[in-house]
Amino acid sequence: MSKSDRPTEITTPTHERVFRALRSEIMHGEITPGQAITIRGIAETYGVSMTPAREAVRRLTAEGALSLSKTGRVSAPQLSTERIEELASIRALLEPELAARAQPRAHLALIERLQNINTTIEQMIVKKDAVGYIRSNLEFHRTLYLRAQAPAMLAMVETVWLQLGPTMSALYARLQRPNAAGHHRTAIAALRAGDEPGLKLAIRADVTQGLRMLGS
Amino acid sequence: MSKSDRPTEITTPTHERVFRALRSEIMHGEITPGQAITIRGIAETYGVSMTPAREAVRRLTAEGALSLSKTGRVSAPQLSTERIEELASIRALLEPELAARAQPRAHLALIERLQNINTTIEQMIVKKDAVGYIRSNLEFHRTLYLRAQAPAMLAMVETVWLQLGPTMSALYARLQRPNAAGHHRTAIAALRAGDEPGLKLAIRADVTQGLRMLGS
DNA sequence: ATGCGGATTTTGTGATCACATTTCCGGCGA
DNA sequence: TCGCCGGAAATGTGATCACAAAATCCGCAT
Repeated sequence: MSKSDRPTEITTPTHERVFRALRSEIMHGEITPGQAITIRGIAETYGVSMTPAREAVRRLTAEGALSLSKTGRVSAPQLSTERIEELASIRALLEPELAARAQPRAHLALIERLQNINTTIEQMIVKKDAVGYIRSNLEFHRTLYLRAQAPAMLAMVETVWLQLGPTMSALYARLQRPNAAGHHRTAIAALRAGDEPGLKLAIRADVTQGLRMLGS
Repeated sequence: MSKSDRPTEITTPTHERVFRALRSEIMHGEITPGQAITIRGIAETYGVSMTPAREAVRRLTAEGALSLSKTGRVSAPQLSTERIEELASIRALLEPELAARAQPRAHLALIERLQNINTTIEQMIVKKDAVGYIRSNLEFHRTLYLRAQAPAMLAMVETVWLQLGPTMSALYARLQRPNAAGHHRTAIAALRAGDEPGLKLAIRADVTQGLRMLGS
């Protein structure tokens, strides 16, 4: 079979599958800060051998999603207050830029989709579903930023989200009423009006809001 | 031996050693864009087995320092013009902030060290030593930013440097006279004068300068 | 009860192997 | 001369094993 050769179905490697699954769990706050992770545990959970589990852990630690103790033990990171503020600063620097770049390309269908996602966010808030809230909140931001056509910048921001994942879930758990939906509405209005400064401000406010109740 | 137990000398793992060595090579432009990398080749070069070599490669790819083809082949990335501009934008966003944060903590000894490094940079320029130029240029920035006490932000910037490494060396090779030393002098002067806006501007100009001659 | 010491289990690490696929290269035919 | 084909070499992938260090657990003495 040489001529009608189909492009040889590519099977995503095992370590890639494990990596994506773990990454999603961490980013969406399904892992508690400080929670111990073992390579053999991952391997058993996903029914694979140690090798791909180890590679997934390596990639995650390279992204700062997992932290290693001096002895090589793996765990979800426990972020210090300073670290959290720093990561929030990075978000505050990058995300308004991404939003501004997305603005000229944001057509009506996108804005409607953002509104739908925002409705979901509000539902998650009343349901007090922390994981669902984080997931849909990130989906809101990602949907907007994807229009920026800036994959490297988006990847960088996602890395920050990843590092904040476990902490965010623990943080929002004690959070009575996140105002994200409000900031999102402001952002959508600015998006509609073509108001770039307003959009950047709304995104910045949304990003740094979770930081404020940190002093409690 | 229970009481006088020394803290059990920790030996840095093999995969860590290989990772650091490779990372340094890539960041400093000792790898050509598109250059093929093989796991077995790395293993042989460093006299280790495939396992730690693979883990080092995984971490590097997670940082964007290496790129994988669909078939899993590893190579140094060939960045598109858009990607380069994007990475420069990230630098332009983060590095002025790092400089501004470092400013209040920058004492005289630091400024002198920066001047020394800048002298080295000028020597590298006249010697047309691309790798040496990149290395000392990054050392200049890192020395300044270390004072910012913002490890997460610095790590993020270093990731960008890493991604730009191979391209930078190929780029500066055809570059007649980098003006980095000049921008650095301006930055040092602003640092001395406590002129934060001037410092941020100088850093931004320095960071985006390499971008301009990209249209050639 | 409580702290301590040693045995036991757990865990990360590195090496090796087998396998499937891809890539490379040399030769053959149009 | 150019293109194609087939085998050989190279490469990534996943599994398994042995080993050392660390963490845990259990019983004992105070």
